[in-house]
Amino acid sequence: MLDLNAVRNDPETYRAGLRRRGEEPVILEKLLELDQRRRLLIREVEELQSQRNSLSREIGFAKRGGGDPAEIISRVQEIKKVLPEREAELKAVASELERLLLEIPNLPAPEIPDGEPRILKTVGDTPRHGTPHWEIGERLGMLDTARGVKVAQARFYLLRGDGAALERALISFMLDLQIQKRGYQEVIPPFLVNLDSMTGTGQYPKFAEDFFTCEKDGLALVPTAEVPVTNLHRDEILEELPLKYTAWTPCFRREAGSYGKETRGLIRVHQFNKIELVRFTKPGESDAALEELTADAESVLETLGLPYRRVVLPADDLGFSARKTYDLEVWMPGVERYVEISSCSNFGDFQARRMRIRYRPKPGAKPQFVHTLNGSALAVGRTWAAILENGFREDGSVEIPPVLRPYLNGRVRFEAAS
RNA sequence: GGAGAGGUGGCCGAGUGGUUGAAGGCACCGGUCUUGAAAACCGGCAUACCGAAAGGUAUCGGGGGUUCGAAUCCCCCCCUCUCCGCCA
Repeated sequence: MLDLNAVRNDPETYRAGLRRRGEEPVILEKLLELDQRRRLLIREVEELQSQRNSLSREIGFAKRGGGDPAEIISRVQEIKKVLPEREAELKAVASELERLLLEIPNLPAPEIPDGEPRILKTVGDTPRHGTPHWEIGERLGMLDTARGVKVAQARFYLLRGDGAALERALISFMLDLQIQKRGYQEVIPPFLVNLDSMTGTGQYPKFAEDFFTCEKDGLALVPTAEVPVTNLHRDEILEELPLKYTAWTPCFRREAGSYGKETRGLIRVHQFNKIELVRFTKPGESDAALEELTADAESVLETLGLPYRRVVLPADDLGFSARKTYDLEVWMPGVERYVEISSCSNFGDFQARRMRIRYRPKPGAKPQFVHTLNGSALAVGRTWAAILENGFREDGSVEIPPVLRPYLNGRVRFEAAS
């Protein structure tokens, strides 16, 4: 959520920012117009309320003094003819303003590019030819797409035997790395959240089509651990900063509008596992925290020995709540391209404002909004796929990255059962 | 699912229709005292909005209603706790 005061004081900066994002800045004109109407109405309403309150007080005094308040009461009645109308009007304008404010995206950070994503670094070899992970997975008995579809729907899949073991090994490995080497605290949050939480991180109301809901319970399946973990501290004044959390959760996404795209394999599915990193920092510290957090995510790719690159997203490619985002893309020889495997973002105070997460700069000082950040470390399904494609050998087996072997009973490769 | 209790400020906790934004305590901030600290004592201490300011308005889980006036009365919803039932 943008700071309405800041928009009012410096609309040009916000217009320019929205334009960089490819948004129509007209929405700001509407916002400012509503804001002005609202403030006018507030003055009217409060003036009437003030009159009503003082007259009511007089009635109290008159009654206690044994006087007859009938005349004053009739004056209050006059006010009560107009007040409710104005109040209703104010309420309508205020809620329209609130709705609008919740649907305006964050401003991009000044230093990020316009146009194309900029590649910041590339690590590892990128062989041109390979076999798609779904073929390897099916052949080795690790992946069963057909039965996933039978049990649920298209874009669901089933892992079996070594496939399930690899998934579980990846989850443990990734968590252990962040907990032991990078100082994160693990949490296991609820996988269903309420709409206040979805609103807090920015998925709701604008992107309600993108996640699954349990209508009659008022709950939604988490599309990312970002939602429950960032909302941990909704409506709180934090005593200690920075905070660093990591969490494994399944992620559920409707992928509405992606019909026909990437229908094979695990790249785009309705349910996948992910390890998430979430940070809360003081305002001045979030830029450095994003660099650190992205390096934390990269450390997973590096220790697994997977080829990848880091790109910084251009302004018109940013997610709704983000002000700056680095994507990590893993090389997948089977599909012969880089595939996004992590997205690390700084949200500034955009989410904190929605969630009212604050801290006190000094004891007794006025609370300020914190900054929030998060990133995947990593998307487990896509990592699973990358390991199969990058570890695939001539003899049909898949070599297991050395760091994962302790999580797989010391095994060195996956082979077809004889 | 059944029965009951309850949701008040950063926290605990008074308050059942009229200067109550809300007693008291804790925490916190400033001061006195002290070599320093603690203790004690004195003072301060909610948030948001409107306003140049003076000041005003709103907020006692959320929404609606009664009333000249609601933290207090009525209705609906949400949440928490206790007991019973069921259950991994």
